[in-house]
Amino acid sequence: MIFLDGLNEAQRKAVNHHRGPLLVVAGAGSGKTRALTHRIAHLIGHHGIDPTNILAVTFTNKAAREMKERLEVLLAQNVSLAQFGQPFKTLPIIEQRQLRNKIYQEITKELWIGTFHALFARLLRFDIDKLKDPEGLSWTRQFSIYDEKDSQNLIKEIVVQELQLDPKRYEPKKIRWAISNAKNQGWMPEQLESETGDKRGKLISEIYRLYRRSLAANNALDFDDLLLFPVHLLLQNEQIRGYWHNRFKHVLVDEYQDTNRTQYELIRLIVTDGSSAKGFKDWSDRSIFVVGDADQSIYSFRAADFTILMDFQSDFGDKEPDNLTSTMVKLEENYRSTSNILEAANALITNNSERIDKILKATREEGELIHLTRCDDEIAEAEAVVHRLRMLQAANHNSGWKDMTILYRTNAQSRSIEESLVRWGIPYVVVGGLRFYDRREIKDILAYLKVLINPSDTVSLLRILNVPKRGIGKTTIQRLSDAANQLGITLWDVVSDEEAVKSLSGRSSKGLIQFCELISHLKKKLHYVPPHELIQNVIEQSGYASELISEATDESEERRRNLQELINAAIQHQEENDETTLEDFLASAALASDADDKDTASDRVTLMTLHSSKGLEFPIVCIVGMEQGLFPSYRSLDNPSSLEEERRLCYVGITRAKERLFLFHASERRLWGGMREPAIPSLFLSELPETLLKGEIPRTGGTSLRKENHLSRLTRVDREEPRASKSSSLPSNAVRKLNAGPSPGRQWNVGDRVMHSSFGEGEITHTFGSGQKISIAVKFSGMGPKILDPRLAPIQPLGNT
DNA sequence: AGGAAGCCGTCACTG
DNA sequence: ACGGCTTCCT
Repeated sequence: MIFLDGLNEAQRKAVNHHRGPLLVVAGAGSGKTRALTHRIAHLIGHHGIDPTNILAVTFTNKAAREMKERLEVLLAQNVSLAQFGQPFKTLPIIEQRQLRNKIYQEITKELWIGTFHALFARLLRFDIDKLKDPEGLSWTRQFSIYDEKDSQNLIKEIVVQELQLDPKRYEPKKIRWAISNAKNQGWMPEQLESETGDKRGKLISEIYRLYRRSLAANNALDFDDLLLFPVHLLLQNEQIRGYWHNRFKHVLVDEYQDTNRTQYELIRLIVTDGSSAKGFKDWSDRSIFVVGDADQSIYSFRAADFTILMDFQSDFGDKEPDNLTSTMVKLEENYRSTSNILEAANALITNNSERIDKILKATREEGELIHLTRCDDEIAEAEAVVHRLRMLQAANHNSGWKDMTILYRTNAQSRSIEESLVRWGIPYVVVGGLRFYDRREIKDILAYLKVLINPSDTVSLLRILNVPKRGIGKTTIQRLSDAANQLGITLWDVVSDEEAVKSLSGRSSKGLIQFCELISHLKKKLHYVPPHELIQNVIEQSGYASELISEATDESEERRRNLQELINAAIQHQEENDETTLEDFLASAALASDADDKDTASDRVTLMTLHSSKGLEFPIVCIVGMEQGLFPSYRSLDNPSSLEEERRLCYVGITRAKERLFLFHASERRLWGGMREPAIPSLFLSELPETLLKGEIPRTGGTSLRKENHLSRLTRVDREEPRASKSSSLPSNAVRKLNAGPSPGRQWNVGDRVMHSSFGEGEITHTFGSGQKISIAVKFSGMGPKILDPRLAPIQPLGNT
């Protein structure tokens, strides 16, 4: 059976799993994607499961695409061997193509593989009109999906227009964030109100209530609704729930450690048909198969909860010890990284307390040591990274730019690095900046399409009413909106009524009537013209194209190219999903992430956040900004569980590396345009075994402070070639031992005075944590309190006053 | 009605 | 230092 070929024992056990619950604890680089893909192929090819009975949840759209791709290859290989008795690759090209197409038509096309958001947006397209809302709100199947910006605009309108509050005091962004949190907990406005007692909380609940009404009036959903609405629908409608329960008999979830309660509910409702997970026993024709690694849970900020993973067995299993039930498989062999890299990652993560015990075993050679570089500031750091990459590229012809990645904690850090890359003419790509679908011209054209499908979508209508210019100004729009509000009808109802338009706006009525003609003309084409052609029509007939042409600037040229790219995207979407609709295309545009459409083929260095790097691997990985307050983030310094999440993030970063790992930190950094701030090496650096490190290892503690600063200035940026590694400037272990680690017997108490090498004298105002891992807050004169790790900070006790 | 100029906040991670 | 937004001017 080819689906089991080349797998290790644990992987084989996972792939062979047929019915019932199974948790696959899969460490970094242990072949979990392989296990998932092979299992789906095995279900279909071996157990004869109908592809329509499978639901597979991936973490990104890109992962979904790749999984389908791999599945096609696997299944084609299987058919090829069975029918023709030879490997797929040896078939004539034409037969290869025919076979691939057959597999697509009969199998992969039928599979529901995608992110939670994409899959459940699709489910809602079937049944959203049957949703019973407690307030009697309703939506139709033509609903729009609002991105974060659209949602914030809606909230801003509520704050300013309806409540007449100051949007600076009540920032739409923060309110949206609070509402999003509530939705992720599964709370409606009433529940949010009862959870938060204070005045502001009450107001936010009220805005939440108005925001929901506003979304309904626009026939629109935000990202959170895409998960929350299906939960309500499945809870309240037995018939619909029964349908999806019977349809999806085999459910697979990747990155299970990063699911939140709402997502868990969706899975539970489908798998158990509404009964409790513990109470569900009939596994005769179904399975739930989840894959994850608690050590890689890095999304608590959007309510991900890895205890869902930790509880999986007691939840879906029967609480027997595992060797009796076989509801867990551990993949512990790492095929990705050298053993040095792996050992460092293992050492780091043992500092966390909340874990499933798991040791990642190396299968590869020792490899190079991990290289540490200390730099003066963020500019020197950028130069040092770029220098390092240039050396690697020059020294090793096997390393192209595409083998290298630079990872950082925050997006803002990319700027200085980009400047250096540009200066040295190194090709690079930034993942996670401005999404393609967030560009102004793209959003404009998509807004036209949304209005065509969903005339209630006032946010989109307002966006395009005067784009391109039609002489419809602010006052006209205000008048029309007021009329719509007073009459309780949509803006479109007013705009499309010629009489109303004429009476309300003498001067701009011409432009408005022209606009309505355009829309009704395009609407006629909606159902018999393919999406890409309709997009083309919108671009041309709206006058958007001619406006860009007459502008004739570099910028307008760029916009035209982007619009062409949009047409291409629609064509591609059609090719990949036949029988697709414009609604489908718009949904995929709304749910696309920046990482999804980056081409990985071209030879460029990749820049991204540590979060975005999840699931990827690179031969050469550089992590920059390894400093207290930056990574780990300052928000985590006084919160043990956040600090553990930061550590997991670091673990994720380290385990992306296959061959070489380079860590950088600066001794001074300019933070958000303000003044330069001295920076202290990251706690995580001190948690890596020194035997695995080379380069300038930050020595910590108070005693040899002056000497250290002197030394670091002399050896600031390492300009050695990689091959000169044997002569690295590793300080003697004796010295490091003396200075690093907990100072035995040293107590830090509130009220103690300390001397800091850069900040001068200060007083401890708070202590956090206990035992060896403590942080202290120190008030120095002339600045706010500083949170420091006494093991790392260059401080000396002065005794208390 | 529409453009230009200055102003202000912003920097956590994301589908 | 950046871009989006307000405000002012025509």
